[in-house]
Amino acid sequence: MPETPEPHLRRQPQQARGQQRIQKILDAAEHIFADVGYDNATTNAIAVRAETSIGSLYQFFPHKEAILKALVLRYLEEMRTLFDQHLTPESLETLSLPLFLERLIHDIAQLRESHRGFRSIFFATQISPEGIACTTELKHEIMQRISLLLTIRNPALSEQQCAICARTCVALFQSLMSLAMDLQGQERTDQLNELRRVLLSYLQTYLSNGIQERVSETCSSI
Amino acid sequence: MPETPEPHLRRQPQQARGQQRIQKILDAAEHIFADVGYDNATTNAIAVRAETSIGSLYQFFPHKEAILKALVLRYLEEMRTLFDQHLTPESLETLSLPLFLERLIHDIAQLRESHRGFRSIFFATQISPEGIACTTELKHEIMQRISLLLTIRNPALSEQQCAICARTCVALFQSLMSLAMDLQGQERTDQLNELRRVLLSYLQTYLSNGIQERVSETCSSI
Amino acid sequence: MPETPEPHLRRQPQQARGQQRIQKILDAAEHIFADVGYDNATTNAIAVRAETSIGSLYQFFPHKEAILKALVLRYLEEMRTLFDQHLTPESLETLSLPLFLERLIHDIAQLRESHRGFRSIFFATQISPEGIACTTELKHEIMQRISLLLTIRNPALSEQQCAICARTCVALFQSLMSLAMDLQGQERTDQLNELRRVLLSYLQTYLSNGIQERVSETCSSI
Amino acid sequence: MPETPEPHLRRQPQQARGQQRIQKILDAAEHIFADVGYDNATTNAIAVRAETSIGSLYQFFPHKEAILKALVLRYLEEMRTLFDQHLTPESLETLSLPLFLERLIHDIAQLRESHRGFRSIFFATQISPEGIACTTELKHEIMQRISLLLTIRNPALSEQQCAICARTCVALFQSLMSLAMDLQGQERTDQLNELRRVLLSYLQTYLSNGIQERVSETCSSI
DNA sequence: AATGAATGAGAATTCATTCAT
DNA sequence: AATGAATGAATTCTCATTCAT
Repeated sequence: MPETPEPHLRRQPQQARGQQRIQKILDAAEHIFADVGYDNATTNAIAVRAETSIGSLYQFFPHKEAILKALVLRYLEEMRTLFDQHLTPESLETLSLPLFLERLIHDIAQLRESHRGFRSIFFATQISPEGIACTTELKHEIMQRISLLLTIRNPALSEQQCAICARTCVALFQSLMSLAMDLQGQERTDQLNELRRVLLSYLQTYLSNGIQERVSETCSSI
Repeated sequence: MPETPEPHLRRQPQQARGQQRIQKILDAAEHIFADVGYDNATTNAIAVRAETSIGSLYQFFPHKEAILKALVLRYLEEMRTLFDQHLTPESLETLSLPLFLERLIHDIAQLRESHRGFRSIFFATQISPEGIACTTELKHEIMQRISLLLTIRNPALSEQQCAICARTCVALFQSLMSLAMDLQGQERTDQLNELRRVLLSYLQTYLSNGIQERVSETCSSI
Repeated sequence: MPETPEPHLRRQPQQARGQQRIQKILDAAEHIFADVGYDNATTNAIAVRAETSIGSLYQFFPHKEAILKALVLRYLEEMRTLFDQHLTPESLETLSLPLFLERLIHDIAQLRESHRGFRSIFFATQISPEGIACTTELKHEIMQRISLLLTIRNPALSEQQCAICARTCVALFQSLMSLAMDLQGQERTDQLNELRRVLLSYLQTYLSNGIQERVSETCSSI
Repeated sequence: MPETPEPHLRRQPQQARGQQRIQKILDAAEHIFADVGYDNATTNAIAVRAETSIGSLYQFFPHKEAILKALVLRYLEEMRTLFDQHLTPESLETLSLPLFLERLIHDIAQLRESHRGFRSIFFATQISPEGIACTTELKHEIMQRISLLLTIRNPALSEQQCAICARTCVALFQSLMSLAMDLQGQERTDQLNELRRVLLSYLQTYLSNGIQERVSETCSSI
């Protein structure tokens, strides 16, 4: 990824020191955005928390929104890496649906745990269209991969059916994952399990052809 | 509702004119909040859109946040009315699960349509705890009603199971309803149908005891 | 004084009811001015405390400042009455200086007590010149009366000497009276006594001609 | 004084430039407060007069009141310096009472002349309690010093007598000094002389033991 | 490159005063 | 006459961004 010069950065930092500083700024921003929301976060506060001066901050980011964009991008990159691992035709062949979901959910939960508080950032009220573009771009990527998996599992499905199902899966994933990550301990585990239950029962309405894994059983066996 | 004096209003309007003005302000605020987000909305802009002076606005609402609270309250009130109609033991006896969901989804979709853009309001970053309290209060109410319905349908379910299931249903409803309402025409209809499909397949994992309505069939018949 | 139509009143109230209302407004204003200061007092608050509507308030007083003026005038009127009783050549003939001062101080202390909190009103920052005029007018009246008394007691004094002495007496009176009235009980009594001591010792430097009342003795005898 | 970080400043200026700016702001505020009163002074007007932007003003002072406090503090500091010079036991031994008063009055008159218009600042209606605390603190300091001087001169005085006398002296000083400083030229000189006369005659009622400097003579000799 | 002081447009809120009822 | 809703100019204070050092 460092090959493509990031257009939202004012200056591509030549030195490692600059790169570190950018990361520090993004870390600071992530925390502050999470605490008070994008709109209420001040660039000065971000600079202070990043132990830099605003001057330096503005040397890297042309304006506040650019920080948000960079932050989202950094997050999406991690997400993308994760999906690159899981949403592959290979995983379909080697894994049963329940096992596949279990691993996917587990890994995403971990990512979200390490970016706790990121959730609120997506609520940033008025990110410019381009700002949001990358998010939807990733979403579309993911949805296409899911569509593909669906077609492989059940070739009878129309393209449109696949699209709707994929879109629905992503939405389910987002909301129920958020719900779970707001909980702690056993409650969270239970809720993550519920996410799997929802997805399984839902997907089986599309995939079931004769032999059907019994949803309730599988889930209770975790 | 006008019987209970609303404590977050600076002045309870004596005359009908005042009530109308309040509604106009709330309508204006709803639009503007939806357009630019709570934080970026200016009280002046709201006043202008409501065709009043800021002075008048502040005669009714002590501060910006009070407008938001009143808006949420107004919305919740409508929601509550709706749930009062649908989430009753009676509806269980007279309706099959698919039919029950169909009607519920239909009515909520209508409510959301008339409050388009309300969604973004819930993302307002810094609503004071009490502001949000009423939202969660309603949510809990709804969850308890769902729990009750579940127990009636399947007395074997533990209280905890009911609670998790109810919570999950609410989350599903929220996210998939939002997803659908962001779409238009046939796409929206399809997506609403998908919401029903998700809920049906999910709920059946809890309710199915012997005779089970076939999910896929029912849904495709709409 | 009711002969001259008061020019700062918008309307000379015909009926007793109007007069009462004006007094009620002035009473309310006196309290509120004393509490929060002239600038921070709101006309609405005054109207509320006076149990009227702002509309009515503005029927009598063209603007906020007029209330202050009327208030000052009312106070000055009472002061004038008091000085009319005390600062007369007759009192000189019938009273010794210590006794004269004792009575004067006593009566003024009483007046101030009944208008506690009035003091802060004189600190109203920016009363228009005319607003203040009546105050200084009264002051001049008083000073002239004192000058007269001085001349009578000691004809050797030049007019200029009398003027300075009178001016000084008024200032002394004001500041030490305020000092005393901020105290309570015995402390106040002591401080009022000290006011007499100051005035006596000071005046004697002008009046002493041979036989001199011993200041310290007289004072300690109170 | 720059050693102690002033807690009421938002930011302690690092550079000399900042210090200058603060002084300029305080000078501007002193003028404007004197002109229109604290309440009617606008922070914008102060910034304009100080030839800064409001932004800068608020970089140093967290709010309007802080400007007032800083101003009072600056003034009190100068006062304190002055009293440190005069109100010492040494000055008692080397100076006669009239001479002592003459010098004290002269220096204080000079200080007030350079802070003309400061007087009105003390009338600011709503300074927070702490804001006023430093004023009374200084007053108490001064009163204690005067008490000490009184005890030295006349050991027969009770502690309470000294306290009352000191309090009275301070009040006399304040009011008569103000009176004088509102005058010009010869009138001011005369009035300042009158202040000395008042204090001398008053103090002698406490100090006179046998040989007494004749008040009237001394004063007329100035 | 880094710093942080300076800028000023813009936002929330108040309150004297008017005027329709 | 009385009421109190309506008005909007004016005020305090914030914060993104620039720029001199």
